[in-house]
Amino acid sequence: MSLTNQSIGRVAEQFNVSPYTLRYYEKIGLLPPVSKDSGGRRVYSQRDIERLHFIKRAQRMHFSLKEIGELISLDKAQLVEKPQVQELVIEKLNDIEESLKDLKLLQNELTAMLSACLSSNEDDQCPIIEGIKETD
Amino acid sequence: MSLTNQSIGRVAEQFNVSPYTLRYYEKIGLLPPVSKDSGGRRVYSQRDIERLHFIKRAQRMHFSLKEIGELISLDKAQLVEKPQVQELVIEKLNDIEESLKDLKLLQNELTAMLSACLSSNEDDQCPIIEGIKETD
DNA sequence: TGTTGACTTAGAGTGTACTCTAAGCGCTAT
DNA sequence: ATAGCGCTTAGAGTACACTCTAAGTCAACA
Repeated sequence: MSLTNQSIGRVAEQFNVSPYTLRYYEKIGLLPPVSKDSGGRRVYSQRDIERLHFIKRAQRMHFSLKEIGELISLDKAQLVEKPQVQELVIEKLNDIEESLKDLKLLQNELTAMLSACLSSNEDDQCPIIEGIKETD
Repeated sequence: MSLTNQSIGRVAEQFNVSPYTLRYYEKIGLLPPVSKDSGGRRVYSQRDIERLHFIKRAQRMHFSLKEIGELISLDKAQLVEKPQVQELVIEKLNDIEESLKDLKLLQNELTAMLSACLSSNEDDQCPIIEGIKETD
C-alpha cells in the first residue's frame, strides 16, 4: 500500500526516476506545484502520486510528455473532449501499426544477414555490412 | 541510373534530406571530406553516394549515427571484425524483439480503450483516460 | 550588367527529456 | 557540536539529429 505524503526521494525511488525528473515535470507543468512542508521541502500527496502513475503509464504507451499534458487537460475538460482523445489515440495506433510493420521487416532482414554471417567462411567479407550496402 | 559528381542540392533531393544534413554528416565524420570543384563547392562522387545509401539504409534499420559510424569502421577493418558486427546486430535484434512485444501489447490496450470509448454513452467519462489511469 | 539562386563557412539554435552544478539550509546520527 | 545527507533554487549542460543564421562567393540567365 502506497504511503501518502512522501518526500521527493521516496517518490523518485518508487517510480524509478530521479528527483531531478520530478522537479522537471513540475517545472514544465506536467505535475501541479507540489505542496511544501514547513522547511520548504516537497511533500507528494496521493493525488500527485496518481498523476505520476498516469504520466508513467502514458509514457510506456509512447505518448510524449507534450501529448501527456494534452491528455491531462482533456481529462480536466472531461465530457466535451472525448473526440480529441480518440483522435490522439487513433494517431498513436497508426504510429504503432507502422512501427510494427517496419520492425518485422527489419527483423527478417537482420536475422537473414546474421545467419549468413554466422555461416560464412572466416575469410569472407562480412555479409552483414555487404547486406546493408545492397538492401533496398 | 544515378549520375555521378552531383551538387549538394541534387544529392540532398535524391536522398530526401537537406543540404544541412549532408554537411552535418561530413562534419561528424560519417562522410569523408567530399571533394570540391574549382569554386569550392562540394562534388559528390559515386563512392560518397554509396556511403550515403549505406547510412540511410542503416538508419532505416534503427541504427544510430554513432552505430553507423562503428559499422563503417568495422567495414574498413574487414575480416577481423566480424564478431563485433555480429554483436551489434544481435543487440539490435534484441531491441527489436522487445519493441515488438511492447508495441503489440500496447496496440491491444489502446484498441480496447478506443472501442470502449467509441461505444460509451455520450455523457460518461472518457474510458481512455480512465484506462490510462488504471492500467498496470 | 545586374540580379537571382545555389552554394560556402563557422558557429548558434531547436526540440525532447532529462541531468547536473553551485550555493545554501536544516534534520539526524555520532 | 559537527559531519553528512537529503533537500532547496536558478540556471547551465547533455545527447541526439538535425536546422538555421550571417556574411560572403560564384555562375548563369535576362
